[in-house]
Amino acid sequence: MEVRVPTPSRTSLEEIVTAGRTVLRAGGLDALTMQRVGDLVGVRASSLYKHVPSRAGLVRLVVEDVFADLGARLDAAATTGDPATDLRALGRVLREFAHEDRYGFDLLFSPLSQEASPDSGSFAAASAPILRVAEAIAGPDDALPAARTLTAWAAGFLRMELVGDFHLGGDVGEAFDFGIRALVAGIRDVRAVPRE
Amino acid sequence: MEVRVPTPSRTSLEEIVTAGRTVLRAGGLDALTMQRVGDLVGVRASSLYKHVPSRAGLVRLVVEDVFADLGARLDAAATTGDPATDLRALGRVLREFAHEDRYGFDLLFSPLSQEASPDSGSFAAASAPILRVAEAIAGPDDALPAARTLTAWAAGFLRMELVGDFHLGGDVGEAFDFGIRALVAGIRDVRAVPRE
DNA sequence: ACCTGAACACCGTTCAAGT
DNA sequence: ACCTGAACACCGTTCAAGT
Repeated sequence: MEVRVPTPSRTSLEEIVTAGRTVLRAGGLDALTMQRVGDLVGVRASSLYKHVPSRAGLVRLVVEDVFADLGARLDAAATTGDPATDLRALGRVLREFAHEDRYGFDLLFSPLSQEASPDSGSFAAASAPILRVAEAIAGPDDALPAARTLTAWAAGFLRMELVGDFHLGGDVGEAFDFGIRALVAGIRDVRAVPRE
Repeated sequence: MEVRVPTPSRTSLEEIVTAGRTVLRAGGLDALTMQRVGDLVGVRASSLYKHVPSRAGLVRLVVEDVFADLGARLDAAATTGDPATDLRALGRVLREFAHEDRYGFDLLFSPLSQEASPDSGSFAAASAPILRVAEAIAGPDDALPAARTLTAWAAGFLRMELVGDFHLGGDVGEAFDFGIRALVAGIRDVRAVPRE
């Protein structure tokens, strides 16, 4: 009696995403080609389509991986209960992450095609610790805009730093610290400033 | 006597950059291909190399054009002399610009190859009005970090808005206003917050 | 059931040949 | 002096053919 033995996979989705992350880290999104990823996992580019619907679909999985990674680190960082201290810790983690994986960080705030855009829960999960600290500083009513202000500032600052927009001199680490202090003070005081 | 009549250019650098800007505006950086630009100015892609060293070189010219454009609008916006009012005007102009030309705005804070990176003066010129207002709010000593805080926040906020990171609900325009008020208050008060 | 190789449409870029 | 068309190396993606 003859037995059909289907070829077992020579790779896996997990291995492919990990390879994608490795390639992204080293050379950015442009370097994340199907051929390069195929090389890394040991199959031809065309074989990747058995595991992933398209390059955009692979990018999506990689971005979600980056979000999950950052989220876990943020979660572990804000633990003292003192809002100002926790916020500074979150800022430090964000900055470390951005320096460690600039292309990955960049991707978190990049416009992507529909197909490559991460599940909306990815962003929400990663920003939960920031929302918690923002609520502690601004109160429940202003927690959301406060968190948005903090996240926007951090994302913009680190992006500018990595792109090299800070060439007017001055200490960049000091400017980062200045920003956090200004935000803590400002978010506490918002109601004191007239609305127009 | 025979006279050599060299073929006159069928296009020009200016026309090419304008076409590049048009294509960028409509479809983003991925759509900015030599073929597409060639179509628009009426020559083959390979002929563009008589006017531009490479696609990266063309991208650079286009980015510098976007910076110049934004800088001119910012310059025209901060005119009342009242720092808080001027800052809100600058914020409004930035947000309008980002909505009007999301891909162009995005490019201002995108990591580009060396060859595609704009002249450092481009960024400095565009941010001059912000620096002026920051100095009026924070004083000369803190003008630079204050300007960086403001720019970083605006860049990050608008980027997140355009990418669609604000899906938790809430009014985005209100959050933008919240951010400006918080920053004005915070930058004025920075010295009041202990350094650690 | 997975993998390969050929094929297709599309890139950027170079260059000999046309005018 | 500028433009064209062919050519090359590289993409993403599809698919018949192999195992």
